[in-house]
Amino acid sequence: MPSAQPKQTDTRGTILREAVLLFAQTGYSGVSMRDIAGAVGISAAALYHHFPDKDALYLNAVQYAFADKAAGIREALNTTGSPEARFKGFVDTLVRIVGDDPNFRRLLHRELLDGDEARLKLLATEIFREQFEAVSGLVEEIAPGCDAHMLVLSISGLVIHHFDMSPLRRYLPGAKPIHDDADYIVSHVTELLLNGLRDMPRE
Amino acid sequence: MPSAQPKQTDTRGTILREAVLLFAQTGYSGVSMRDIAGAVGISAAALYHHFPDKDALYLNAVQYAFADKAAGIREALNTTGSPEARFKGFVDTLVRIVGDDPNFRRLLHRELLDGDEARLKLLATEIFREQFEAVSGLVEEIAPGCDAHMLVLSISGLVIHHFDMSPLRRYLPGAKPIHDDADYIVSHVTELLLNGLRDMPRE
DNA sequence: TATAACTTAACGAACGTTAAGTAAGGACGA
DNA sequence: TCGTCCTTACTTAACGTTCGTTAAGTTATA
Repeated sequence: MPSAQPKQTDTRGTILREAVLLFAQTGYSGVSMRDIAGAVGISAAALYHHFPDKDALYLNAVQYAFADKAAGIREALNTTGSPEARFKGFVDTLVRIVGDDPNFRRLLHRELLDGDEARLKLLATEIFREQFEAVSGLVEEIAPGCDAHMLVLSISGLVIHHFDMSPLRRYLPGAKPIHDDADYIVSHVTELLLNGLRDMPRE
Repeated sequence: MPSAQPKQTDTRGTILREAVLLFAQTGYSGVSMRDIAGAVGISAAALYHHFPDKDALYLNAVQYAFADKAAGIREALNTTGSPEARFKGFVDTLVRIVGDDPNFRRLLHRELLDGDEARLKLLATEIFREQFEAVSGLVEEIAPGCDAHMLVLSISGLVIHHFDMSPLRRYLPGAKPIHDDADYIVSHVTELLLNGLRDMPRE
């Protein structure tokens, strides 16, 4: 029995993809098993043929959503060039990943708000650790002896926050359409990080 | 009938305070009317004597939680001294506010995730706008002609993200206890913003 | 013919909400 | 000062709905 061959209908994968969408949009307790079943096109009872309960389905959905985000970052860090160029490439990749897939960012925030310790530990050690270490090394190249741990968090915070605040931002003073543009965010963040507030370019 | 006199028992205030705690912890759909009533010590039906429905109670709780956060920031910005000193004072105040009251930060994120457009607009224009403009002015003093709108968002993102990631941070490489210290975060953020990545101090 | 992948129907519990009743306290005319 | 009346602030009990989950039966495939 060739078990590795792709199945004709990948119901389990469809369930996970639809669940990721729904959980990212309205959170664990905002989504019912019937909601997920309806999105997939099966009955709610059929979900229990693939996952033992709602908790297990949610956990699998979160891992499914986060699993394939690492490859892009690893690639961006492995290129050659000056540390500054590689740094800008990393920020660029991070902006693309966070900007192109709002569900990734939303699920991360929901996990930070509601995830229990075991889930957060798994997320940190299994999914973020490798990329975190790679960026730490790059930061140490640019600023030897600095507190790389804090700096990597600062960098990710700068990028993520601009997308987090996007629904609120438009109602705050000085908002312009270009502020939502990925390239503009990349430039702003890299300038700020490499030069600091004082050497920011004039508009 | 002296309607302005303080009531003996402030049930409505107690409801709002308990509701803020619960909504911040587990979100709108994670909290039932019976949960809130139980925390207050009254029956669930009694809640409807003070608020027409769950939605109105939630909205009132969010406004109640955000209303009194503005005074501290305004004070920090109105002091005299060099722009750099006032800037550090602002970051310090922001770190205190976000660090001392986790519910404020959690509710903000839940609103960013789940709030509808009307609520977000109200939040931006009624609660954040004044402080946002004041910080914009300060940033323009330090870096004339810069994109103050983006910079203010970057500053708040730097501060908030360090607290957001605190449950995950401890499992990432290079984590130290001091990284949770408010003073350390203030120093890190101000150094990074004023000098950029390259001039960060050695450990 | 056995197994995987479903279905419909139903369970008990919890949900938001409402109806109806009650205890406390001040206002007010006699 | 008394009795009554109205309002406020609750109570218990229940409503219809939705929830996560399970039981039992059906269909297709190998």
